[in-house]
Amino acid sequence: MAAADRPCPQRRGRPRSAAADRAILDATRAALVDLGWSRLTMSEVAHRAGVAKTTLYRRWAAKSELVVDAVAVLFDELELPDGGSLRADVEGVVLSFSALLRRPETKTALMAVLAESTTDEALRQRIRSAIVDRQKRLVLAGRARAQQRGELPPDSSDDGETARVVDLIFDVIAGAVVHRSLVSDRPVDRSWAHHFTTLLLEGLGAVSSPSDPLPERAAQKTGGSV
Amino acid sequence: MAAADRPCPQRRGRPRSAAADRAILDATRAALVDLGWSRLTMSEVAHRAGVAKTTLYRRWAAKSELVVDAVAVLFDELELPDGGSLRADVEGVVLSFSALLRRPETKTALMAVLAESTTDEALRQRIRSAIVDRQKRLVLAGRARAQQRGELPPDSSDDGETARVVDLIFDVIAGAVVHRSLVSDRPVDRSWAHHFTTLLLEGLGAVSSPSDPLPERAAQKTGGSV
DNA sequence: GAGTTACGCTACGGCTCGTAGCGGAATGGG
DNA sequence: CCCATTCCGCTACGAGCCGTAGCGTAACTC
Repeated sequence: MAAADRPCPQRRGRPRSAAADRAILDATRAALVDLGWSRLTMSEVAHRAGVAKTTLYRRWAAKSELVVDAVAVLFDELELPDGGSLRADVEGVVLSFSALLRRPETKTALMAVLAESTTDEALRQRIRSAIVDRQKRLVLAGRARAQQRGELPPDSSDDGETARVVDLIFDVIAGAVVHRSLVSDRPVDRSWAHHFTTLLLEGLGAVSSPSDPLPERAAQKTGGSV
Repeated sequence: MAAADRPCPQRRGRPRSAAADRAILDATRAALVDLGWSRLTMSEVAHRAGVAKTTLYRRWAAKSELVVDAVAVLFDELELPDGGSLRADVEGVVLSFSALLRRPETKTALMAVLAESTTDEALRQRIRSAIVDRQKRLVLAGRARAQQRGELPPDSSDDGETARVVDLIFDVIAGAVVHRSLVSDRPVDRSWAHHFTTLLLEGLGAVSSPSDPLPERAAQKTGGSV
């Protein structure tokens, strides 16, 4: 729906302005930063985008759908550069994901849209397809690399079993980072990423024992806020 | 603030009606189930509670604060019965927490209030003190029991180190359950709880290997939706 | 009884919502 | 070229909620 509700790329008559689309989505993100979710109004977005309010309603039926589309593209920035080991890959994705969540428009939009989705099944599906499910590629990539390195056993013959494991890992990583940064409201820095990765890789006993040193590092490419 | 903004339990003049307090909070939860967050209005709550709108504004300045108070009490229901092992305790808290999140008023309110809090520092603190931080008692209790049983090493001499570990475990458990049930929108059933606990206790290698049997059980008291 | 505080009720200006109707602009088909 | 079609910006509208103020009354303390 939304920007995708044009069956033919060109039917007849005047085409929709692609520039208006971009202006609207940019204005939505900017307004989200300044105002937050509850004070964000369609009128304000239209005004900032230099667009009539009616144009906005012609493309998005609700504020929540507009915001999903405005924010979804930000999540596609996530990458998983090969860190050389499973531990490095996990720490890398944790830090880059948390950097994304640190941006005001991202965290505000994500939480608000999830809240709306608890009473709106269509919106829930829209979020999953536009944002959440697409990020499982990161887990799949990291897992495949680790298996190539011999750090993890190869896939089970049962595809359902494999999918379940991927979903589990995804929920644990994404959930922990979101909870740490947005609920507990504490920084996801290099130290936290290290301890979390130790817990994920080796289990509860490893982080409980008083021997989990955080190695000193000089280079820092993911921009953690240590 | 809110219901706690009475310095003296009885100052002078007519006291605030405790019945009105209960009626308002009950009406808030009920309206939240029927309408969701965005369509929930102060007028509607006042009408359902049989209370004047002005009475409502005398006690809560904003919708978000009202909802925090209305929902906070639900989280105090969480208990941690001794399951006899660390694994049983973790699975127990995962299942009871997910049962709480399955209630419409809980999930709607929690996500909406967290969304609002991303642009409201005071609200963020209110949520932490009224809801989040109080539940760390569950981690502390489970950890102490496991240490008594010898399943985990005793506390480090460094108190800061201990607090960091407790916070980490809390974020991982709560975050994973919230993400699984509210974002991925898939059931937290007995099977998921089992695999998650395996991952938490033994690390990634344990769930990736094709040997993590789910023991059959007859009794089922937490209502997993398998 | 006097003083104080909470209550229900009504009314208000201000804002946003989502829609309708208009004239005009941009495209494709005959 | 001209027409049909579709989009655009603009204005206006009834509706609903917001948060506050003012009033008379009820409940409780000293």
